[in-house]
Amino acid sequence: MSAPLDLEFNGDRPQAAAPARSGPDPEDLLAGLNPQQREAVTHSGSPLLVVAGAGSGKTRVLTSRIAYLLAGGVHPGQIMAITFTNKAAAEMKERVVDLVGRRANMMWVSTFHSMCVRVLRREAKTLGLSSNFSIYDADDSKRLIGMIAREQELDSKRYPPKQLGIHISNLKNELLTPEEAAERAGNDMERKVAQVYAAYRRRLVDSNAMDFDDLIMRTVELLQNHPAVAEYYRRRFRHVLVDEYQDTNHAQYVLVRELVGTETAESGVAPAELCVVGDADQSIYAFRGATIRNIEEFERDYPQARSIPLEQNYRSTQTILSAANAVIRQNPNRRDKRLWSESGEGERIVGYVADNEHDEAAFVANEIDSLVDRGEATFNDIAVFYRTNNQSRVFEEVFIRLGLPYRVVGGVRFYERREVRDALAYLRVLDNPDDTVSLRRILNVPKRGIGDRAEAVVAVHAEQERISFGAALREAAKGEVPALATRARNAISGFVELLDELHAVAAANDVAETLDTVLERTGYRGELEASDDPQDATRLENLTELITVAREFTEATAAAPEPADEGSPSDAAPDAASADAGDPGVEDRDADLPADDSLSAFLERVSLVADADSLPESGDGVVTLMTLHSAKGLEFPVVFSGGWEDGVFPHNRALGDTTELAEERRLAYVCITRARQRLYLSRAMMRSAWGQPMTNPASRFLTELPEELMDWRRVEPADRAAPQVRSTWGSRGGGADRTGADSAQARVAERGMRSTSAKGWKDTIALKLEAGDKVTHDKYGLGTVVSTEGEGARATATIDFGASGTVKLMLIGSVPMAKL
DNA sequence: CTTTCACTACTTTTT
DNA sequence: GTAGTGAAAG
Repeated sequence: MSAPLDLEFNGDRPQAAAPARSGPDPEDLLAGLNPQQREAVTHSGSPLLVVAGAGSGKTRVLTSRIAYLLAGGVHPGQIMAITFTNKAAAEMKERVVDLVGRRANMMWVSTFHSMCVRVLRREAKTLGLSSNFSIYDADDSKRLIGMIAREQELDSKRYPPKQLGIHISNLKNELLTPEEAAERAGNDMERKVAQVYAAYRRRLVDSNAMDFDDLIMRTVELLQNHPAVAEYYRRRFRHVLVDEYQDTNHAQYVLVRELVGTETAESGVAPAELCVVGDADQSIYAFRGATIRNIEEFERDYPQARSIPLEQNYRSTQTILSAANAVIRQNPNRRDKRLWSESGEGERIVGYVADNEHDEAAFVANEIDSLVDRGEATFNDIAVFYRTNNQSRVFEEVFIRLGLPYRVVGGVRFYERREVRDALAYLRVLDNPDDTVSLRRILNVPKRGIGDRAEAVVAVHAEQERISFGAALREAAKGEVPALATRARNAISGFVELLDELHAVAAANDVAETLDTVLERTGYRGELEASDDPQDATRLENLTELITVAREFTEATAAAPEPADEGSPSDAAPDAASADAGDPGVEDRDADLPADDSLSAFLERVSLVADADSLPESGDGVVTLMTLHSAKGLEFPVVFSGGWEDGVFPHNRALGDTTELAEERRLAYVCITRARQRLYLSRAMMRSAWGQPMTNPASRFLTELPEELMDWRRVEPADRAAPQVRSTWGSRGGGADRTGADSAQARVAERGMRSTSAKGWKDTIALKLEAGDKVTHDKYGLGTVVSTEGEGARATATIDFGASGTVKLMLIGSVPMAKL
């Protein structure tokens, strides 16, 4: 198989029948579908929930369903399909085009966010907004919140901008206004959050900007407060499809509901047909506000709803599926679902217990090497997953040493790099002079003698005069701000002149040309070129890359000029199911671009495309390294996953919280179900964390795997598995059966978890230590506790073992150590 | 205003 | 181990 990275390609593989290319015959579209898939494709008349287990061919169902609708006479302009990633959207569109031809381009297939931007730009007038608003990502948003927090003189230790940002984001995801947040605030933090939120929202409007959460929330407000607009969209979109429904948050849930409309809608527009696809077991973004409730209670939300489970898996061996089922079964309150496969038992799952993370990586690397040597896999077929990005380093080290080709997905992404953001900030200021965050970002980058002091003076002036920061800056340049030192004033004058000059350049040139001039005239490029820091060379490359991106964008836009959109509901008659039904041969290319302004369009594109390039194209001949989160939606013939240790995976922060633990377990489920033929799970007994060595017990998820599915290549050495336990958390038996011992320990841990509040930890599991205590450890000998950190499941102690060094140890589970 | 040095604080992150 | 911040010195 040459395409391990194709998104959810599953359903196609065993059923090789090529889809009909022309004149889609509904029957052809159903060929090769199993009965459940077929039903999901053809169902009509009520809302539909497709519960799509991993690898069950959900993308195929979605695309076939769209094609089936089109074959049945639905106009493409009446279809809206929503995904979470641009990649998924692009793929869905491409596959529908394959099935029904180019008229599929008239559908709206986009992410939640692009879809909202498209609506908001079109309806900007209605909202009293300018349609070239900037889109703030998490970083911009954090900066703005930071500015506000500083102005409000909040202690940045007690109220870190990041924390405030998370809270505000959560409020927006719940569609709560600052006023509502203030009413509900029950503690100090919440009151401060509400206060900052209010200012933040004002400042976003002043900056003519929206953050990601606003895009959704504002669209919801638009639809709720402007019935004519809502009716327009409801008339237009008669079919709404939502992918990855388990990842929707409350705001997105309401958005979908508003788009679809209800029976009781006064306008008399019948609700659109809704089809959502998701798998509660693959919800791994609850920490971003996603709520499984939306999928779990779909039938309650839509009483007429039909629910169709897809349980046949076309991806993995039965062994892999049994393992996945066994793990996910441990989650409470879940609707049982059993994946099954016709592709046979396959290989057992290989388990490996390494002494430390280096040994673990070496095992993985050697195994990859021999698999490829034996011709059982190509590098392309292989992926290595880990819980957190920093785990990639040790794998990279070994891979480099052994000369294995690899590619790391994720980490610091292209559009998050400082130099890229700086460059884009210049463009944003040129596009939207009110964009305060971008303006203040580049104010003194590269250094031009406008320091914090001067910036603060200008900010205060802006506040006093109730003008934008940009306007205040111009007044400062003209000497109208007396508090400003002459030096600073001159520096600001120079900067304003520079901006004016660049503005003229932007007006007369394309984006790539403008960008190039910006880098030249600001001295940004010169500074990097003059530097001897090797990092700066990389930065230059990234900027060159950004110019290339801009050039390609311009060319693509020029090649496919924007046809005028069909206008906004404000000026078009709302009798519009047929509004764009004319000329079915014309492509609806306005997809994500405002027609007029290529700079705005470019900025929108880069704001909403996370990084489409981060996933390597297949055929590179490289092993792919990524986090478990990035792995969702992908599949590989061979999967390695390391760090299966309590404290690493499940992550430390999740150990004490059943909700978070359930999410970690879903992550384990996602991990296992990525593998098609072979799966390797490993753990290390000792691992350096934050520069300090740390011992970790086996992941409880490992112990949930049925023994008969496992092929343990190496287990915990006997001398360490049979400790003389003399402490309060109970004995561990003889340790003859090592994995058995592990599961005993996991069970103890689990039990302790549930009794946290009732009984506390004291004598059940954790070793209770405090600084100054003397301990004896089976391996390190005598030691003195230097400090302790965390509570309950998170409890660790830093212990000085003298000659054996200082070690940080977890106190939960089977610590081969006792207090003296 | 800029540089430097020490201090801290660390998940995951589709848009 | 490192990146990002904050205070003090240049």
